[in-house]
Amino acid sequence: MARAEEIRAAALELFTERGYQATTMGDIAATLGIRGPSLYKHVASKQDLLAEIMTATMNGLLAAHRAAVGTTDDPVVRLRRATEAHVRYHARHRREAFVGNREIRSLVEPHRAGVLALRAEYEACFRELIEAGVAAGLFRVTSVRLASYAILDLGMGLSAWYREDGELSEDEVVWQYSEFALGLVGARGEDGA
Amino acid sequence: MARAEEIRAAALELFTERGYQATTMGDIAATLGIRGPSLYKHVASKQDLLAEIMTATMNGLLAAHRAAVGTTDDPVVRLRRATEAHVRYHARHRREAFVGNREIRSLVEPHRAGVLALRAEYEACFRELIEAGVAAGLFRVTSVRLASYAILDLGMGLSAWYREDGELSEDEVVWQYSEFALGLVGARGEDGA
DNA sequence: CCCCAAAGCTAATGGTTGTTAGCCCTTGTC
DNA sequence: GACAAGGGCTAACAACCATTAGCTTTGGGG
Repeated sequence: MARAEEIRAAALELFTERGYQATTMGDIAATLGIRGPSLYKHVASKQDLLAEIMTATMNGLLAAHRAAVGTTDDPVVRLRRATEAHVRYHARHRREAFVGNREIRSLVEPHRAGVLALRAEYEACFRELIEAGVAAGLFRVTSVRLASYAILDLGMGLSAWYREDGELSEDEVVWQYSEFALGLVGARGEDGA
Repeated sequence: MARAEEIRAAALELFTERGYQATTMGDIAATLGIRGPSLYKHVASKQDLLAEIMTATMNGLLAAHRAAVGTTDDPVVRLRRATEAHVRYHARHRREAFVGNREIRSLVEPHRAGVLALRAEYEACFRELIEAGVAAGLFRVTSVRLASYAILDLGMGLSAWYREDGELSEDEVVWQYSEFALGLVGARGEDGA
């Protein structure tokens, strides 16, 4: 079933470039040198294609987050690791992340509710991370919500402009954005990790 | 010609909520209690509606920027003022900014090229602001480009989640984000303005 | 009172699109 | 060498949509 995977890849590329609504099944098929109706031998529908991309992306992001924060209890290190994972995921899966952020509106129920729930969970993780740091007296923020939005938005923006062959390497961006994040929350105990 | 303005307002609301492609002329008309074809007595086309919204928005943003940086030569104050203007504009015109950022793909030539040019100009302004601060030894950044993207992305993110009746006031967000921006570029001479 | 223009309506047009139906060729297997 | 299935194709369908054509209503100015 390699073909189904090729179709998903082609769809992802076109959804990223033109958007879901502006991409036709014929466009996706043409990328593989076949005709639109042939796609239905491999995938259920256009909507299904989007749903698979989006839920897989959100699950991947959450998994990366959990792996990142799972190894320590130090709030400063946890936020750094979480931001690194966040940024790295958005750089390494920029198309998925881009589509995942922009096409929630195009997702039809019940998939939309599911993806929104995953996203809310992810946002809550960051808020708790920051709250823990504030409670420990290690962070100084005016609004936990604002700081978490800011960090999360950096990743979303990244997925819009980042290119693998750009002038900035993945590691550079990851490092720099983690510094930004710690600066945003006024972290004191600079860890150096 | 109040009707044309009502139509633009209705279109803006729906473009924000559903996206350009997912909004039909019938939807826009229904908001005003009339039928789709009647819109053509007041506006040229759906595409024209989008083009007007987007160019007006970009021009407004640039104007706000120029007004903000025009009163001083101090790089620190200039960046603070520019960020304040950037954030305030995105908060106060969140729908326009949101559509302006997300629907560039839906804009057809030659309008698209025009809006992209304005946007590139706007981004260049921020880069120059930061470069000036670095040259003056007041900012310390690893990458000017990265820092400017980060600041700009904060505004875009803002336009996605900000609500006038939310828990954060416009002034709070403006102040906090300006602090973030100065932190991002490692500003030394905290001005206090 | 009449006229005309503004602004609405319905009907129709032309195009696009997701999806289904049904057909055919290839290929690997018994 | 038949056969079944995988995977492609064309044709057709049923919506939907932006836009145009052409008709009707309405209200203000002469």
